[in-house]
Amino acid sequence: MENQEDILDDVFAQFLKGSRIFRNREVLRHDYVPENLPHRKEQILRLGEITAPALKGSPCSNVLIYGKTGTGKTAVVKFVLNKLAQKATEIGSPVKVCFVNCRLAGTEYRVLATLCSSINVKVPFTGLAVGEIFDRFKKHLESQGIILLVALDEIDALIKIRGDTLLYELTRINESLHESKVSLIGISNDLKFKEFLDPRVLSTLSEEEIIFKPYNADELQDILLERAKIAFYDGVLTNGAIRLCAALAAAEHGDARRALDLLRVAGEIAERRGDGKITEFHVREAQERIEHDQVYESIKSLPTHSKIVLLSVYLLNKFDANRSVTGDIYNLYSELCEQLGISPLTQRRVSGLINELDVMGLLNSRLVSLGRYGRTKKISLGVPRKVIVEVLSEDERFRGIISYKPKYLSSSQ
DNA sequence: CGTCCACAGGAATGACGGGCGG
DNA sequence: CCGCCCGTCATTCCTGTGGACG
Repeated sequence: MENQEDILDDVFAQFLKGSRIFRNREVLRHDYVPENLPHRKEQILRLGEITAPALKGSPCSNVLIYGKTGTGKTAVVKFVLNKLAQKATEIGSPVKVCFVNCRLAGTEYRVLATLCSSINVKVPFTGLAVGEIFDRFKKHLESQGIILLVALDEIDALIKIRGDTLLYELTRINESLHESKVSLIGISNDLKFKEFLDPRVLSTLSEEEIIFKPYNADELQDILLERAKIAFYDGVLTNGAIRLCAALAAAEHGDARRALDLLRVAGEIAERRGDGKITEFHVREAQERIEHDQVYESIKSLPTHSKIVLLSVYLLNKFDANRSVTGDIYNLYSELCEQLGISPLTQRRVSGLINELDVMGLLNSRLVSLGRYGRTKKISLGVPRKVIVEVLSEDERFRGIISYKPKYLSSSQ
């Protein structure tokens, strides 16, 4: 016990002493909006032109913004809206802006509640019908006579879960407003999400469209350099490290978030090791750790039966890799279920689970035909074995069974 | 050249649990 | 607060299929 406290004391002491690596770790978080957004000038200008009419009190076009994660959509929108709001107060223009993350809000109700609070309308956390909230929102909006710019971030998440009714109402709201106007800025990670939308909603919402392309390695490097100046003390970050971060993230959809994560974790690793500089070595370690953590988390959050399926594949690969096909996996899976005192699912369902694990990348499956001997799937692990052992041995139900020797393998053939 | 293996994977239906409207 | 409805997970039943074997 004292031992643990000692360790904790060390951690605190280390922390209080201050870092020799980080000057300001905050700027590497991906929700940080920097003063300067490299390689997004075009998009900033475009959005600026679209929203500028609001300053003169006229409504502006609705905009739909697309792009994969980590392409700077959220940062650009926040940046432009901030500037716009600033300018509006400066010249006394009746513009208000509101930024909502639809996925975090989760429900239509909470999105509307956020909109209400942005125009200083108090609504209860819960208890009112969605329609009621909407009416209040409309009433107060009308009485204030303003131009409201609403940014709906991760709008695809809301549509997929809740449907497009809220969006439909919002796109039509201007028809019943005279003194005020609402303009929408939709932000989506998913390029295909248009298909989920009612065509009427789509045409109203996408009067303008802005597309954000992934960053290439050079652009990522500029972004990293910009932040690194603030984040790290001078001379801490080597050129090689920054170049590697950019290259690795560029290979992965040009995701700036990934690049920033790599840089931050690399810094943390260097710090913990007591190294004075961040090098390629630390970046590679960081890459490994981020990947490991992602795999670890995805396995850990798996439902029990999927874990058992995964364990079956693991064991089968260990003992007899060329029998790692659906039928054998199902037999072993059933055997493990019996050992665990759990009733097994049907083969149909397990086949579905295998597919789910396949798309998650935890398994690799390949359809093979053995002619006279049927058609099946060859299945192998998509992740290091040690991660599976690591996760499953934390669950005491599985602890005794990880090194289980399958009965039926030794009995048949 | 047809057969038939060992599954794949679609469709319909049922069990369950949680949220929402009245 | 209760009943209803909806989404998710699972089962049942089913049709489809590439190719070695006889």
